Amino acid sequence: MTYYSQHSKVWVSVDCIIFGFDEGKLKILIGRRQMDPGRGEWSLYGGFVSADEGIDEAASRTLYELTGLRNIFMRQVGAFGSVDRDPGERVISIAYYALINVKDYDDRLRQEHHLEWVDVNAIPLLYSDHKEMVAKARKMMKEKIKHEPVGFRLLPSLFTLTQLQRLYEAVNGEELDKRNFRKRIKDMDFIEKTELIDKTGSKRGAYLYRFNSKAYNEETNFRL
Amino acid sequence: MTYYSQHSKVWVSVDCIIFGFDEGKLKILIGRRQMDPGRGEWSLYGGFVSADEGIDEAASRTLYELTGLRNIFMRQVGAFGSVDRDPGERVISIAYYALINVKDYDDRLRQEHHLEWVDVNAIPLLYSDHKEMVAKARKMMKEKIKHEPVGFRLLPSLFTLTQLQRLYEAVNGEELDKRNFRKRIKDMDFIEKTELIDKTGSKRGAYLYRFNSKAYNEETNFRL
DNA sequence: TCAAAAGTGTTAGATTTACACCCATGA
DNA sequence: TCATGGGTGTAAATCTAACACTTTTGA
Repeated sequence: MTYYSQHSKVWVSVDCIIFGFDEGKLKILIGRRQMDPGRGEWSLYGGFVSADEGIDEAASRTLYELTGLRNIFMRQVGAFGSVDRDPGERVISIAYYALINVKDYDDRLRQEHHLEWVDVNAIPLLYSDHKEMVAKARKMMKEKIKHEPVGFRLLPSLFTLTQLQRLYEAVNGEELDKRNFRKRIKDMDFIEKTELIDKTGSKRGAYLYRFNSKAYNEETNFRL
Repeated sequence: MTYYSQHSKVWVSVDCIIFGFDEGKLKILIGRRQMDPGRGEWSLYGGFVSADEGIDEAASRTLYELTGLRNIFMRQVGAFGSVDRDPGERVISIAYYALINVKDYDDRLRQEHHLEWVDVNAIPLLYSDHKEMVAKARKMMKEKIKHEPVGFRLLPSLFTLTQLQRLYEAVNGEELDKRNFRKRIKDMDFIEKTELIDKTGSKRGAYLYRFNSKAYNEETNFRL
């Protein structure tokens, strides 16, 4: 009998809080559970961690199944492991949040998985402890965006400053002053103005900006 | 065959990063592993999560085994789950950091568990991915202390401002200006000056302060 | 008497916040 | 022509950071 075998094993799953930004609102992807227990309840999308994959890999795989996208920005939210959190069996779940650009996401895949984009301010009752997971993910994401430019991951590769501002407002839950916001952005050399103009949002048209990751890395490397 | 049983189970453990503050240095409790695999390597103290306990409970229990103390301040650092992180078997581990006052800790218990207080700036090679765990715990703790008064948990219930400053310096890894530090502390109504004087640190003696958790809760409730 | 730690305010600079008007365009 | 969103600068207030000397006392 080994040192390990005197202890019991448990199921471990991953659950994904997938953030998207659409119609000026921060949204997450949730769906009605297709299986028991909890069939029909609103739930995050998740999956079990298998024996031969790391937990980050399990989360990536799950996100890939769902979106067809690789290399999605993703961070661990934490492990959730109350004894009775899952109504069926003892399952410990590790939550991850991910940021995707809604437009990159094939809507057919969304439908196949029976998922909906739901405004984070109008989330229905969720299965198990998923509400807590979402709350913690939002908090972490809010903290993250304060210190690192992750917002662009929720936007198309070209975006207007107004879109960016709406995104920050949605994440922070408060309105920002336009002039102060644009001043702050101007100080970030990794947000580049292009000569392109978007006319979908206004008659006059607004300059499109892009995130320059090279400039970002250089800037941050200097800080080290 | 249930929905669960098509998936495989894994062992789940908890590992504790126990911070203490002594001799003006931030330290953690680590010991030589007493079992295989990895016997003799420096390691965090941990234990397996059993079937009938939540992960937070498992961490509390582990901390209690080790210290004889209940209600230790503790936060989850995150789940670590690379496939091959444990050289023996597949084990997913959830790391927790804890803050204790070294003086509350019975040194006999420390010795029984073969543990040592080691300066966080002089940590030897550690077993498995424990180094990463410690790094993340330090980062989180540093962030925490910036926003919440957790520092007093590493100190005796009465402490001098110099002790408190040394603690902040040890956590942040940089020296602080004495006058600016004391100004900041003065603004915190929940750090109360007593009339007691500590003469162990200097000839002149320094006022002892205490943390008033009631004042802290009131203050933070107002902010909500 | 002197070494060692305790205690105490002020000022310059940097950062943050508040605030209002003109521009370009398509309908 | 006018309604709509795009774009721009300044000043006050707040916060942060730098800085030096006096006090007390035990050895």
